[in-house]
Amino acid sequence: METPVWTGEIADRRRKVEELRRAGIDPYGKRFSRTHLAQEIIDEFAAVDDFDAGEEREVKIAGRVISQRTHGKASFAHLLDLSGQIQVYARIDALGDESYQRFTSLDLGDIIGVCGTVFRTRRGEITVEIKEWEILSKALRPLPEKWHGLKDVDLRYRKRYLDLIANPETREVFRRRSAIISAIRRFLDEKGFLEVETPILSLIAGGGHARPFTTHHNALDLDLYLRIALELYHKRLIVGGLEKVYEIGRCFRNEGISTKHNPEFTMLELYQAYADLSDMMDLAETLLSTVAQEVLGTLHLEYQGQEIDLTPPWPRLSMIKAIHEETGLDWLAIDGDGEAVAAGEKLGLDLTGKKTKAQVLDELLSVYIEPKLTGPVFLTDYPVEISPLAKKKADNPKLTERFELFIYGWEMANAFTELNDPLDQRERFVAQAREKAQGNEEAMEWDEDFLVALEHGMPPTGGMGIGIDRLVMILTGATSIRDVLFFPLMRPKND
RNA sequence: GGGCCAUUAGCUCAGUCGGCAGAGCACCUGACUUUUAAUCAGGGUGGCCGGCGUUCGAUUCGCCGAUGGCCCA
Repeated sequence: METPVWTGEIADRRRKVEELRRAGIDPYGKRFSRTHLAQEIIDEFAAVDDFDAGEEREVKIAGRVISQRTHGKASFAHLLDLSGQIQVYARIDALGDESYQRFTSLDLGDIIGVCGTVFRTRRGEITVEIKEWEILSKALRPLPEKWHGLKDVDLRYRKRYLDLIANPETREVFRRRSAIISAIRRFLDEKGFLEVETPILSLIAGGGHARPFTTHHNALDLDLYLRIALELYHKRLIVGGLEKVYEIGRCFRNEGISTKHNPEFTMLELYQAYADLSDMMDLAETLLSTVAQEVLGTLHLEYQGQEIDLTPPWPRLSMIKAIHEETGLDWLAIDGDGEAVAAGEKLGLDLTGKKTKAQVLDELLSVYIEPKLTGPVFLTDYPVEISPLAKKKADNPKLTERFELFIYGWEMANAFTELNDPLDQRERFVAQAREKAQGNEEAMEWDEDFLVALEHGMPPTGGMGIGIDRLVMILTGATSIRDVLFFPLMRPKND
């Protein structure tokens, strides 16, 4: 790479950098002690009427210059900091010629530190009148337009820093994402869950149905996968006696990109010993309603014009019943892959490349059932063939003690009474291996080490996974997962 | 993977039925000591996502490609 050719405005700004240096000023200054954030000043002085009284009006603030209005011998600008923006006011008779001239030759995007006194302008805006100021960082490139902001979605994702400077809504989305995650942590910590970290690099990409990313460890000359789920390591920890664990961690799935899928995404998984599916339902209800209440202050959301009421309890819906109602099929009476495919084709499903009962069911659910689950609703009675890690129902071994929670037709959580019978688990892996042999690339990987762990005895356990990105989407109104990830994966641009 | 749409100045966008490329903001010069998308006077700093083709001439038409968006699978 080489230094770009500086033209136009960038050349102008570079000239200013040199001018500052010639004047003995470092355009990329040093630490600056602030007394306030912008919003703190506005809050603190909102009620003040008489700005003549008292000396405690002196403040120090720092931020990026995002607008500027010069009026000859007096000037206004707005500074943007973490908390928001505040106006500053400069007068030539207060600053002196040199400092004032330098102030008026600032460019939008420059970062300055200001020491001044708070007052209120004629139009009523809380403003800091500058006594002294210094440049902290000179911007060479112009900011996006101040009125329309940065709209180009491609640019917003690729240059998120500009999106964050220009668009307050973007800042709010990510602030809220952070609030959601810390509310979840607080909730689980208070309930005695231990936050754990488990390997991202693993020999076996287990615990979910997805194609993994592969990588390689040089020193061990070992092919490794990036994890697609957290489950199998967490259950080993339950075997080890940790009893209540959770992790909020990045998972990776080597699949297509859409408004709901990014190759790396964040999952919450939690496991609780001596608990079962009904405990997980309670936990899902209290966790999500607590988070919504803390972050949004309400349990009544609106997403894409649709009302969503998170007030517990949430309804339960048997998948088998729902399939029967929507299609007339008695899924439990269907025996074997051939019958399943025939039934699916009779319904007009597109089963290209799909050969097994599990794949047909998957398709059936996504076409007939899931879009109708505006929710929140717990979909239950998952057949054993698509639930290789869940315990069978005592009264019907074709079904498992499992639910998926749907909100706005999206799968938001997946939970089950964990399968702790090592012999049954071994048979499930055999069935998965058979799926894989039939060409289902998403069938689950055999994990002998996990089986050995189960053979040491795992207590009855309830477990749950929640997709954090989709939760954030619902709670922020975002329509694309890319809007809730700082740096979504983008194709490189070759220009 | 398929269809449709978009891509023009740093940003937000006009525009050319094929004939020297535009506005606002930003930036530069000047005026203005409480402005609020400040105002006023002056300055265009980019050649229209890339390649190939048609044409006297392509930013505009055609084909191929790139990136993004929406819809479908």
